Amino acid sequence: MTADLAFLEPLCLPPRRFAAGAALFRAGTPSAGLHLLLSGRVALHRPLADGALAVVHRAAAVDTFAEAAVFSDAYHCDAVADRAAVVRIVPRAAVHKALQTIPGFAAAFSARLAGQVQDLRARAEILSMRGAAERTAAFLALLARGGEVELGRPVKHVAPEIGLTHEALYRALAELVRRGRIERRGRTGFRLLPGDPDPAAASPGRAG
Amino acid sequence: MTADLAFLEPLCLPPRRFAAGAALFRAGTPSAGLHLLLSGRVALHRPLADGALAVVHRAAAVDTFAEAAVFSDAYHCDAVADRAAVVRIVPRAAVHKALQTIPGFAAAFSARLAGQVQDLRARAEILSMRGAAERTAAFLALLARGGEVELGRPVKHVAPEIGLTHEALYRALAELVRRGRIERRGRTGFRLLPGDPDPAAASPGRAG
DNA sequence: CAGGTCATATGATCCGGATCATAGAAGCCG
DNA sequence: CGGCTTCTATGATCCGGATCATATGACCTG
Repeated sequence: MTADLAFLEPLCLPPRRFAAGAALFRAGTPSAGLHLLLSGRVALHRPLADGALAVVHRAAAVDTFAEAAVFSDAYHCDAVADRAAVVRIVPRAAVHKALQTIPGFAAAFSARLAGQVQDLRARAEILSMRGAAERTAAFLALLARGGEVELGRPVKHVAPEIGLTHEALYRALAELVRRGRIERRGRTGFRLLPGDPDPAAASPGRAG
Repeated sequence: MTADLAFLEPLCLPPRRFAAGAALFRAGTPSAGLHLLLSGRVALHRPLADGALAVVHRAAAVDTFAEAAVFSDAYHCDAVADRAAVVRIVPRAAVHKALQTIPGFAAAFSARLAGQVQDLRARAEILSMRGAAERTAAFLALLARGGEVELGRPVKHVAPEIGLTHEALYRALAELVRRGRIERRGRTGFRLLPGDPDPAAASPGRAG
């Protein structure tokens, strides 16, 4: 996951800093290339017809994002810094050249994209589930590492990502606690309880 | 989009035929590699907790699918032939080798994956929309080529892909016709009408 | 052609989540 | 500390889509 980032180091443009809330780029703008997030957090989203925002992706340091922009002339969504962020750009031409010249880069880059495809499929699967509690449980199961989940941000913020209002999400979490499916760990932490008395539960995993 | 397919020709295993309804592979099975669909149609889906199926991807000849399986030891979803299909497999090792040795293949393969990422993001965006009519209109806009959409399959079948029941989809289409947003073109064809008297419309495009 | 199956509608009812409202708790800042 | 904003939480109401039911049309098949 970090091996390919080392490949990119020499190809990068100088680091750029963005304050929290600042836009890195906007949809429709000519695409510069692959983005390397060195610190902070960035959200990619698209404005919906009703004025709401569809969160398309979230990147946390250290990670890359806007991979798709490498093959596109313009960005297709907005990128905004959730927190103050430091970003380096790998120009499109450099990525294309690296794909053909740096051994192992193509495989690493493709693997990264394939991972995104699987994540997005898992997310689409969650979004097509009926029932707020099921969607919520599936989402937590997706993020869980060893039965533990730490959101690292207000519960409220994840509601739009699973197609719920924050009220519905609060209620769904309360219901899951009541049903003995999860335990709360502080404000943004959860523990998944394996004992499922009701069979109406499933972990979506990564689809691919 | 077909250039990379030519690269793959010599690497393929012999063609295999599948009858309509037959399973090409199942989730959990060890992954063989990239699949090349020469004719017919294949659906990738995952079973949901309630017994329903989440359609994860659809491939129509000529196309590749299961790209992600190249980087994974096991399949993460089921593949079933919608119609009788002819498929050739490119073994995982061959794909990895091609990524490093065949000039242009890495870029083509990555571009294909990047396109899937954009499609999936657009789909996630649609699924997070409120309102059956909006979702339906956005879906049609996504498929439209020059204002025309030809589903090529029963309307009923697309309902699960946008998180609706077929009844809700029929009603949504009827409402869109009533509102003058679309025209029907035969049984599975539609024409998008640009004149939007109400501003509650948007075309999602491809997010990325 | 007759009979069966599936797609296309549309009506009636019910329910889950959106929406609106309220309120306490937690963090933040002058 | 006191005042402000944001998050968390829950109650009340409403509405859109799920669900159930029904009917016609299209298509396939013997």
